[in-house]
Amino acid sequence: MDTRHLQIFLTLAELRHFGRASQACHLSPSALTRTIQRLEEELGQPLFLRDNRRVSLTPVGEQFRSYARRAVQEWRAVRSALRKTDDLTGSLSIYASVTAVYSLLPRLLESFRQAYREVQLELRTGVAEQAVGLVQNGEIDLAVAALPDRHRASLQFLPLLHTPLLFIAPPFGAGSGLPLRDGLIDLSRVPMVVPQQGLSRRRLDQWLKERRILPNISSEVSGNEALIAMVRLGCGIGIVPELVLSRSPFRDEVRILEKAPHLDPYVVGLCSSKSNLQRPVAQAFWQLAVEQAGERSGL
Amino acid sequence: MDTRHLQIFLTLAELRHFGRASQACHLSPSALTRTIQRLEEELGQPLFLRDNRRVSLTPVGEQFRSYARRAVQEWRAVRSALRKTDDLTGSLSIYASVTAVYSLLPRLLESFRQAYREVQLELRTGVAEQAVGLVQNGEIDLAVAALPDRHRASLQFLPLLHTPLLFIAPPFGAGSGLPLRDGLIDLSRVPMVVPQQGLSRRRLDQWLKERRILPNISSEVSGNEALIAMVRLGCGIGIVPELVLSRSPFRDEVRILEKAPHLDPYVVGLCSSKSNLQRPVAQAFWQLAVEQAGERSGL
DNA sequence: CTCCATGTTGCTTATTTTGCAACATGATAT
DNA sequence: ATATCATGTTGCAAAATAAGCAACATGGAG
Repeated sequence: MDTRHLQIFLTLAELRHFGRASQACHLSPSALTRTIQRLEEELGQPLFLRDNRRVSLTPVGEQFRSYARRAVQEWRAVRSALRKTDDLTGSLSIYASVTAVYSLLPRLLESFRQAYREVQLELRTGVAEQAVGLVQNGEIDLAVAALPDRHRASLQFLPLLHTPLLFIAPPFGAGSGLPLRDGLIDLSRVPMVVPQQGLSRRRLDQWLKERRILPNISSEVSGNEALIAMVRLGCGIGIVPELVLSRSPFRDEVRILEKAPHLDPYVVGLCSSKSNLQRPVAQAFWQLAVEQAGERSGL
Repeated sequence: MDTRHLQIFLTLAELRHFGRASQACHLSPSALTRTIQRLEEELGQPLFLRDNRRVSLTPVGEQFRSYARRAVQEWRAVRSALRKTDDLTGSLSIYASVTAVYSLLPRLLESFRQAYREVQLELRTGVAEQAVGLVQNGEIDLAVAALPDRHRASLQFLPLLHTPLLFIAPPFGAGSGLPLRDGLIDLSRVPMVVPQQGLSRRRLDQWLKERRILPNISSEVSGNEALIAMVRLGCGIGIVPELVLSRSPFRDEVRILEKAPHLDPYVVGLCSSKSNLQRPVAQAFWQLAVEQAGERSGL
């Protein structure tokens, strides 16, 4: 039994999804499938139930999981205890959007700090849109930000957190005095405050394009926080990730619209270049993120 | 980290000898060397000190050894706990010489029994000379007996125990009234009781041939026990493994000759065919024997 | 009923591990 | 001192193992 295989098993057990797990392990789906098959063959028992829609652990799988956790942990322990040239040393630069800094970065940084005390961490915040570029040109090692829908092959992405995109409106005129169309708010008539760019803008544009609707854009802003402020002032309705709204000081001064279009959720995740992920430090951070993602979804 | 590599490491740690360890693992010496090298590279530290005469563990190696023991043991535990088709089931037939039955088989059988309760053990005793033949034609799985000096490639041997070959003489005539030559007993003149065949006979023949001595053979017997009896009766001097003599009821009725030729020690060990060692049951027994061999030498 | 998401299988390619033979090294014997 | 032996290590080719790609199942959702 190889700890690498246990690691892979653990990732799949966390994510419960072959495709995503294989990405997280930097493997092709077929390689993952086969690794699991070998494990199952070794034990003569299935570890996962695949019902072609969801993946779940069998009872045997659960037991094996607790063994795997222990085994991997113990291996890491001796290794770091006995290793002379501790390669988990050096520095790691992380770029994060404001959203990320407040939502999932705290836990992530905390546990990384605890596990790898020697690593010099450097944290930069900024707007999500820059993240990919900075990773790509090697200015930073990892980015935690809203993920683009598509990306180059040289980059790796790991979705960590989904949060719905909410339509919000100013609080006044308590009745929902907004024009409707097909039971939903008519976006061609209601004035909107939209971000200049970013994931929520792309989501909106896509939705509008599919329905050939021309929006009534009253103003374009940069940054989710700014958008909330504008909506509060009455400039129009806007779109914001629930995660951001819930942390905003204005959260009680805007109204969440129920009869709004349903957009795909806002995805925050980890991004790095494949070349960077060769570095053990980056790998360690990545692995930690995978584990935390699993814990969260397991709740 | 792969448990197989840990297993190999443990074997070398027990035997402290690359050549023998590689045999015990059914590997070529180079493969063993490289496995250890990879381990050492992984930790960035040497695990063994090779001073071209003896092999020993470094302090780091000792620490790693305790980890390896635990890891292998835990892996075996989950595996046997979760495995549905417990392949360590079935039967194992063992052939043993009388010497073996009394010397190292008890401990070996006891721990095997304890570890693999499900396995049906079948034990046959007989003369050592038959052992190899029975293994070769597949009548039995394993033999514990005196080992031949050379053997076919299809067979595997694992030396477990060395015991010196002693020259013994009848007790009467308390003075060592035997003719000498070059300070040793002159075997061309003293009557001898020798086994018809077997390891001690081969050792004797070889010794005589090297020195071009024609022995004075008074009688040939079959079996070490018979030989002791004949010597006691005064038929001549004889050769017997210390191990056998020490358990003989006649041990105080014969005299051990000091001024005797020095023969290579009598070697008792495990023998099996390579094809048989594919079976997990046989492998388990073999591995157990390796471990016990290490413990003994470690004393 | 088609399309989509998702896991699996066939086959080729890449990586890792093994074995053989030659080599290095240091001790023992002559 | 020199030959010889025992023993571990290295170069290189072969074998085994794992990975990736593309095509294929399978079961929902639109």
